[in-house]
Amino acid sequence: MSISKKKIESSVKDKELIEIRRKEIVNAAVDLFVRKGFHRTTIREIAQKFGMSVGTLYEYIRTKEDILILVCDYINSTVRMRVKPSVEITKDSAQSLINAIEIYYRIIDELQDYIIFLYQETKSLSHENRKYIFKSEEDMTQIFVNILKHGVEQGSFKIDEKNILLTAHNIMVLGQMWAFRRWALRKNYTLDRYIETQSKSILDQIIKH
Amino acid sequence: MSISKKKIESSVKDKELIEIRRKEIVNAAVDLFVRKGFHRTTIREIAQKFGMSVGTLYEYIRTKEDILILVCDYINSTVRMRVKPSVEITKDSAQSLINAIEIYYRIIDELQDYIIFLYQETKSLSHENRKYIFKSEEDMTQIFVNILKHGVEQGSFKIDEKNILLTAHNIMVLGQMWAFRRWALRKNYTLDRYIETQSKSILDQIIKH
DNA sequence: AATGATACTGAACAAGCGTTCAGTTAACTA
DNA sequence: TAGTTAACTGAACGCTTGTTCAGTATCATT
Repeated sequence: MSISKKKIESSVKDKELIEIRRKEIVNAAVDLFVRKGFHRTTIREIAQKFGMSVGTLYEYIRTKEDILILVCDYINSTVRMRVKPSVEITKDSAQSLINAIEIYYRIIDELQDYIIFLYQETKSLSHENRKYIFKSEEDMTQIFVNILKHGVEQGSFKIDEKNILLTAHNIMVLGQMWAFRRWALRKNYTLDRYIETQSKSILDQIIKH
Repeated sequence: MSISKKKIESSVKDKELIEIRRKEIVNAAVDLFVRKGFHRTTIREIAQKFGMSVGTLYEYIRTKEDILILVCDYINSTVRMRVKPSVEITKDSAQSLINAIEIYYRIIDELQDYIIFLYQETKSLSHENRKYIFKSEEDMTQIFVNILKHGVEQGSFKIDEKNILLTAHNIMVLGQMWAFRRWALRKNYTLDRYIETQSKSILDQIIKH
């Protein structure tokens, strides 16, 4: 589920302790990163916030970017872990899709600051680490691809095979748009209305009449 | 059109020279910012790239953030100035919309690095300056709102009055998605195909049958 | 030619940053 | 209880950065 365990080295031997401390680090860092951005947040602030010395912090990571990896990874798996178990593919494909959209969009609303953070700070990662974040996003996309495919096989949806992936991306981006365009959308729409309208127009496109 | 003239102070008297030098600054900074990000780019690099000393640079701006404002403003007006004159509202509303979408999406493709930059670095601006960027984006949205409204009045489109704005946002975000999801989309779609498919599904939603 | 204003220069400054490491504390082992 | 290892501390290091300012060059005006 998480990439961090294997990738990031630590000078501490006790594996369990590493887990505990890294959770503390991530908890402290997420807040600061989201509020102030990665570059404006200092190691000292993070250390102070989770109540340990700078030296100790460096026993569990190698560089500041390691913390960014941990945080991005944490945000991604939080979203995924909350969406995946709630989504179910039932016989009624249209209803399955409506449900999945609603679940995903509500989580985005809840974690909107985190979503925006991912959009803005992914580029601060090295090329290799960025690929992991993209990979994680592709996993999410796959959830919607599966629902769409199932609906097509079942005869409820009518989507050109080649456009299934694109439709899945559209669904996700229109959800994330609720986060990164809130400055415009909040003035005119409620979340409920937003979900309803967007689901409807997505469904309209793909439903077999 | 541009916010920079009024807002940013300079110690140089010659207004014309300010224009010239600021264009040089923007030209140098845009490249560096887009490639390395705002925080990783230094004043020294910018000065060196446009061939002047750090001291001179500071005769035309007050802080580093001023350069970011100039650059964001430049990118925004570039996009707007290239879209606006090309868009025309004809009798055939559907065709007008298709044309506008194509123009906008092609410019996004061309300036994709710039679009992504705006997504990522807007947050580095102060609250007040960020509002200007949002304002500029709302102006762009208005272009599509107008086309949609015209189509509704004319009887070609069928959109709930309350959803016109949302539809305009959808059109824009689905275009920008081509830039910020290129890691996923480029593998599977060409720009031509992308434009065609997205226009079609947008039109399908709103066209009166 | 002298004066003054304007534009330019880049070394110097001060502050902040990520990172390290010599030393302390705590816990376990023999 | 002495000794060894593991975890922790935070002052210190070295580097980078945005910004300034004392001084230079250029040029129009008298």
